Amino acid sequence: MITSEPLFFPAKAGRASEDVALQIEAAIMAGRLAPEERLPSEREMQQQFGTGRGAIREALRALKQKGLLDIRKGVKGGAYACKVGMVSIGESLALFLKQHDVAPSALIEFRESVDQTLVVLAIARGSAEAKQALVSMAEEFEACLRQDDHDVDRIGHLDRDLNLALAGMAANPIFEWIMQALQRGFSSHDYTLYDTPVYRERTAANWAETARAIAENDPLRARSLIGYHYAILRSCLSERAAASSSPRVSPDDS
Amino acid sequence: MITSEPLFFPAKAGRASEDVALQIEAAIMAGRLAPEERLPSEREMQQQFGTGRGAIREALRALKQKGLLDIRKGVKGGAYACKVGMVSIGESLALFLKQHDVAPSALIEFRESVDQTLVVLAIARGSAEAKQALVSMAEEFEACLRQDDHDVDRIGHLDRDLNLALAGMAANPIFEWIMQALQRGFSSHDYTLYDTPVYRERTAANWAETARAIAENDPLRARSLIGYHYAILRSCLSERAAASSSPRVSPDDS
DNA sequence: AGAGGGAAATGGTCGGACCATTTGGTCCGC
DNA sequence: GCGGACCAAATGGTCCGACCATTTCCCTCT
Repeated sequence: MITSEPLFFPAKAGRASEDVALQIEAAIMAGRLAPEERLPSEREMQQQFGTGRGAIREALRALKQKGLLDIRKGVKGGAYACKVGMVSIGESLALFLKQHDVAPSALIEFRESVDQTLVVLAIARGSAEAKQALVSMAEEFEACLRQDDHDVDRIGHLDRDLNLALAGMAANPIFEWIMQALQRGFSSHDYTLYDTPVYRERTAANWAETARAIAENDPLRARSLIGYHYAILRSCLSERAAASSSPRVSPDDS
Repeated sequence: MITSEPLFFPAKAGRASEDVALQIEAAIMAGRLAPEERLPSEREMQQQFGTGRGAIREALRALKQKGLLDIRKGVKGGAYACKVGMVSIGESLALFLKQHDVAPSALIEFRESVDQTLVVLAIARGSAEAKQALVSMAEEFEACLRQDDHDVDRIGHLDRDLNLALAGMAANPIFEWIMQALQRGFSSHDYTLYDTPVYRERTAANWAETARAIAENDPLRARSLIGYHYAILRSCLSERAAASSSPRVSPDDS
């Protein structure tokens, strides 16, 4: 049997490209197309679907944007089915946050709520090695924040890794995903806050202590420290808001 | 001045369509294209970008999938910029959940965490009218669950509205969004659970009491009731899991 | 004045052609 | 015999021109 099933029906319903996209998506979701499996070439599908090549290409473009396909050029190229990663959701969230310009306080509120849960889950389910690794990362973060050389990129990266490591310890993909998504929507606002010396100092110490509390399986203390972390963040934020509403020294008056 | 700025540059960089998509997206995100504002027609953009119409169409298709555009036919049709709604994120999440078949317990865990925060925020920030409306909805839900006529659609709809109303009272768009997204990824698993009589009865009573606790500004009691809600859900779930692992009566053996 | 129809604008589709990239093999020279 | 350079095929990426379907608006006819 060369082809047990036609796999695709020659379908047209006004919006041919949408119909094609739906059929391919259905095939992927139903498992008829395994991840990393290659779809027929555009010119083959053009005949299978009984439609023009443009419609096929538009369908593929939509599915690629959706994160369901990976498209490569050249011979051995083509459309490959793939599992949708957390990146696509993160992008959607980032767009949403930017367009609706959600107040930073709303993000902080949500993140605090998540972190409060995350920390107890991490204590309950994280391995001893993971907890120790978290402590190491937090100490590295602390060292990085304390040195005068403000490597903003590295700080942001470490902060991100720290949060993701914590989320990973919870052993719940939803939390991991939401953290990934929030990092993408958050970074644009946030990392300039590390410029404030007092915030930098306190945050460094707080992260390290939080990690230690987790390693020592002290959930209440860890939660308390998380609360303090966000208290710092909030005060720093309101300070900045006050500063920008009555600016004595403009940052750039050319 | 007919066109103060060209708005789009004739750009080609190997992947012309991606370049086009990036430029349009940038224009939207920068506010150069207000929501509900109409983009030039495909044939006009074809000239502005100095590219073929196919590339334009593929770019538009991708942006539409991303939720940034709304495309209509006919004269006065064309591509209209629009704010990305919570639906697109919800779709991404639903895909993710389906493909990675996340355990229902993970979803329950996350939702419980969110609800615990939601309930105190709703008490703190919800208006008296909103709280009363929540009580009314919960009582309607209760009545609906108690009558023998199992209108599954209506039950699902009421459950969804109840959760969304609660999320809306928190006055934090992030919570509202996450609830919307979860509803989409959740419904497929969940609503069959209302078939179990004992779960239906307890849930009805619990929701009503939770709403009353919120209306009476009793956060601790409300949290406690939320916890009970998920305790019920968990026991019901484990019961079903046990039943399906040793099925005495198969649901459909044709 | 009202209703109907047709013109125009626009997205949706098709077919063919050509270009760019990647792969793999093949051929030539050493 | 081996290695590197070159070429052919497969495939996505793009362009062009044409036509169809849908929607809106206006014009004409009654």
